[in-house]
Amino acid sequence: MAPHDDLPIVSPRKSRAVDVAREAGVSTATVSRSFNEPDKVLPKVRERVMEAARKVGWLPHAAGSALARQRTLLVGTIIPTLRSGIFANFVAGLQERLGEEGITLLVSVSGNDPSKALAEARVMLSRGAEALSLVGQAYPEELFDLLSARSVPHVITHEFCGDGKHPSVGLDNREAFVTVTQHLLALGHRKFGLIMPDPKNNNRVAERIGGVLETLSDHGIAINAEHQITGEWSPQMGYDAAVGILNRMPPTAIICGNDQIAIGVLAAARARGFHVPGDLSVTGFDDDPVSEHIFPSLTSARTDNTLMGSLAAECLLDQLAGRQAKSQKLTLLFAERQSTSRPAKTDLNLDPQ
Amino acid sequence: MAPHDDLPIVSPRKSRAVDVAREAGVSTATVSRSFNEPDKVLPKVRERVMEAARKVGWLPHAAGSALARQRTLLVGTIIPTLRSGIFANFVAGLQERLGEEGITLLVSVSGNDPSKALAEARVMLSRGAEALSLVGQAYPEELFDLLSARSVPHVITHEFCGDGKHPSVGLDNREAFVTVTQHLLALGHRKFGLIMPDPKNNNRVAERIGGVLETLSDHGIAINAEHQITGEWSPQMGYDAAVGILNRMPPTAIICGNDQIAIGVLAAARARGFHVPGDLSVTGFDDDPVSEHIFPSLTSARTDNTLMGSLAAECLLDQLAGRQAKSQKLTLLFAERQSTSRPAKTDLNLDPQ
DNA sequence: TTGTAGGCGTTATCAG
DNA sequence: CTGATAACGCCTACAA
Repeated sequence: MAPHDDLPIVSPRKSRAVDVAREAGVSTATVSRSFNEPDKVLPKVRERVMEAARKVGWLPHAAGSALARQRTLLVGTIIPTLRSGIFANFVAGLQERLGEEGITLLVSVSGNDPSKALAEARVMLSRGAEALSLVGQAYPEELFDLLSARSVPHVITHEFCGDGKHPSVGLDNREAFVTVTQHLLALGHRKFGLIMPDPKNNNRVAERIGGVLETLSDHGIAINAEHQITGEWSPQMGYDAAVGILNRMPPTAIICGNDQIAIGVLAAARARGFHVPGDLSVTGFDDDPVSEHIFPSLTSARTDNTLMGSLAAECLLDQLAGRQAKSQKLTLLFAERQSTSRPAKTDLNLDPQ
Repeated sequence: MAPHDDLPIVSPRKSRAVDVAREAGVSTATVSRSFNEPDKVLPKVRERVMEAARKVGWLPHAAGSALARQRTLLVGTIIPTLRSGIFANFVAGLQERLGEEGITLLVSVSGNDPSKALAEARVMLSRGAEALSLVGQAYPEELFDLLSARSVPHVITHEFCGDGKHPSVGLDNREAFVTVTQHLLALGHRKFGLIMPDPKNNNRVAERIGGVLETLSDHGIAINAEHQITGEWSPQMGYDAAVGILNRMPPTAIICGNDQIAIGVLAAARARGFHVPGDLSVTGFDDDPVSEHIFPSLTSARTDNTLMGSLAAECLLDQLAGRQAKSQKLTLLFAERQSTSRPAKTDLNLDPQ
């Protein structure tokens, strides 16, 4: 007999329920019950099982469990990006609430590409996701076909859909930017610039832009084409866009799609010698935690994204439990700060240079 | 015979490989091969299988597959929070790289609580995660026992561990803050404030603080206890801390644990009539995208967190493939901006009020 | 209260 | 190249 040939040399086969059962002198049924329905097992026996499980280092294997139970306790979310506080907070809220119910969240990123989103949805369903949370509803019809064919509960977020076609949790994007626009109109502004993220494949941004333009149009105001810029957003993009806008016939107010863009705009204004808010009012969106502390502090508006996440979780949990899904329209929190004021020269738009 | 009783009323049983097989007139083995080893199936047959799969709306079920294949294609990451660009970018980089290999990432959040982290690790192993990515190494020994007992590949991130106890991908946190401190020393500062996140359960922050204090100590400088503040960070926390620090015997430079804190400090300086950098130099960390565009722009330093994510993924993939894990020390990108300069009055610290 | 045994959906092996 | 069949690990009737 070779020395040590009764010792496992490498990677001893992972233990299974049957190993625990043997160790504890019970059946696998009792092992399973000890973990899943503790009350149905004699305390003394349960103790023995737990001890045995610890000893052999056993953890129940979710794949086997999922198969037998026909339940994965998995929920998926598809978001455009994680690189934005909006979605990071949303996912955090979603995960926190689902975690309380023992559900694991699958996160995937689509980059606003509808076909990527469809592919990710397939992966999630294949992994057994029992429900899906989707940002907006701009997806191939096939995605929703997939969901309804399997009757997979889902919720649309970051957008409140009044039509009730899908359960949704979010704000009214149009209304939000109507509010921002009206704030500036009320201050007396009549000449506007608009810098927004790319509305392509992003209905939420399209709605926001629509809200601004329509509100202005109601007041007989149109935005000069050169004063209306969209693109991949960043502070730098905001800076560049603003430099262009301020170059000739500058407006007295620039509405920005988010705070990052707006901070770039503030920098551009400074560089070009425009005083904010004296010469130029600027609004952001999303109310980044820093926006209150920069100079000038930034007028912005936001919705509670963590709350949106937990409400979306609640909505999915309701559906999974066979309850009615509740759609929720989130309120807008508007913060007026230093970056907006009455325009210095109400009707004239003189180049301050 | 009741009407329609041949029509499925609700939730027709989800289709399985056998349904596809029947529809295509082949065996389940061929269905499986068509999806997993297409080359081993006659193109014509494969076509038929794919068409049948589409027709019955079949997606392979990962749980069954995992059981049979003994492979879940799941990897887990445990991070302190998603509410920080650092970790959001890291996770994005990790996910992007793993996704290329068909691996799904499980994300969970521990809030810097070691026991929560241990619990999350258990969940992930139970779900069949084949490898784990962990932030730092401040975890109960039990966690690492768990991993080594099952020989689960893992990587430590956001910290470079020279000891080689675990594969790691990250920056040298001590060195990073030595760099920042030396920048200020070189400018002529001799009196410092320090505002950092809570170092409790966070060895990375502890290292950073150590780097600052040690470097100063090497120059015979100590930080007044009242000028040294830690806590749950936010711009507001930075503001409050700075107000306290500037109140009496203010330093000429304040080193901040991150840009969010630093932006609060800039606001406090402004409120108290301190000119930055004339009266006070301020440094941040992480180099938030807005830090370059605010006023005054913020001297900061960072590492590429997306890169760290993809390198961590690479490290895990190497181990999963039986290759040697490569630890990587990331470089620090230092950006000197407007918020730091020589102190106005080199040796005197006069209250500017 | 506990044990027995069949089945969850897929894949790997081996024979044809 | 394709098919039959035995796992994979667990749970849950049902029986004892």
